[in-house]
Amino acid sequence: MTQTTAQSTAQPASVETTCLELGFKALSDPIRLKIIALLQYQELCVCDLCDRLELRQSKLSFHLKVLKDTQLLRSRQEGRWVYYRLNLPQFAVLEQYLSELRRLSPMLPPRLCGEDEDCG
Amino acid sequence: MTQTTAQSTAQPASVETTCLELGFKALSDPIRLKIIALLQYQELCVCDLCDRLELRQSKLSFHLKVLKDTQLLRSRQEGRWVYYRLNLPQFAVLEQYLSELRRLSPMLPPRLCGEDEDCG
DNA sequence: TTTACATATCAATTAAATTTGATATATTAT
DNA sequence: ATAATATATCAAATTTAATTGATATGTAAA
Repeated sequence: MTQTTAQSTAQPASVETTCLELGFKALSDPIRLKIIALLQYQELCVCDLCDRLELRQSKLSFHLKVLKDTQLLRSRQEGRWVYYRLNLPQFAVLEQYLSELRRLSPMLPPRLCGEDEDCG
Repeated sequence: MTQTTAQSTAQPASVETTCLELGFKALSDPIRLKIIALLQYQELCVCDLCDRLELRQSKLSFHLKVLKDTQLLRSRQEGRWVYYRLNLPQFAVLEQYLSELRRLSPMLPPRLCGEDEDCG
């Protein structure tokens, strides 16, 4: 309970934690969320995405790589086009983390007004 | 389909997108995921968290603020202690985004091996 | 009422992510 | 072959986030 504890040497984060951390990081950008929204119903090639999002190609490519590296997207090449699509199982991994969290957490009593100054 | 589209002037991201973006960003850090794991079963005061995570107080305080600003945590003061706890409804917001995404996305055919050079 | 403790905040630094412009690679059309 | 298109990658610049050490604020114990 003291405050004098020092910082420990960096522990390697557990595998699961790293996977979640990277997945959530990939989702933490508005451009990447827009990419995902566009891919929700159909796969699209890079130039389609480029047009619809009005992004420069290298910028889009960077974000696609982030999403692909975390397995949230997959791609397939057809001729000179590369089509990207959602990889739903990886979204499920993140969703399951959140649902487990809620499932295992105790019901907290509803917050009574005035009970908590940090309210709001 | 051309590649010559210019970058548009930054559009304000939609409210929902911003909320999701910030929520996921808050989850995209190993320290913050550890905090959440500790709070999963019970609320804890800052000094408890400080001890268990072996973090400096100001560092922990920074991360608690990130989580609280995104509504993933709530706090309550009791004497000189401040107790933090999960705010499950906000986790549900993120979970629902992911589940809607999966619900609305078409079933994709299982990937046949060799179908895709970008495999793996 | 002075002291110790718990927590938050701040300015300065460090580190990490993003953007940009240029270039490279691969594919197809001519 | 040569040119044009689609995409990826890279180094440099920029922006954003995280860490650190110090200090401020509030609470309670002595």
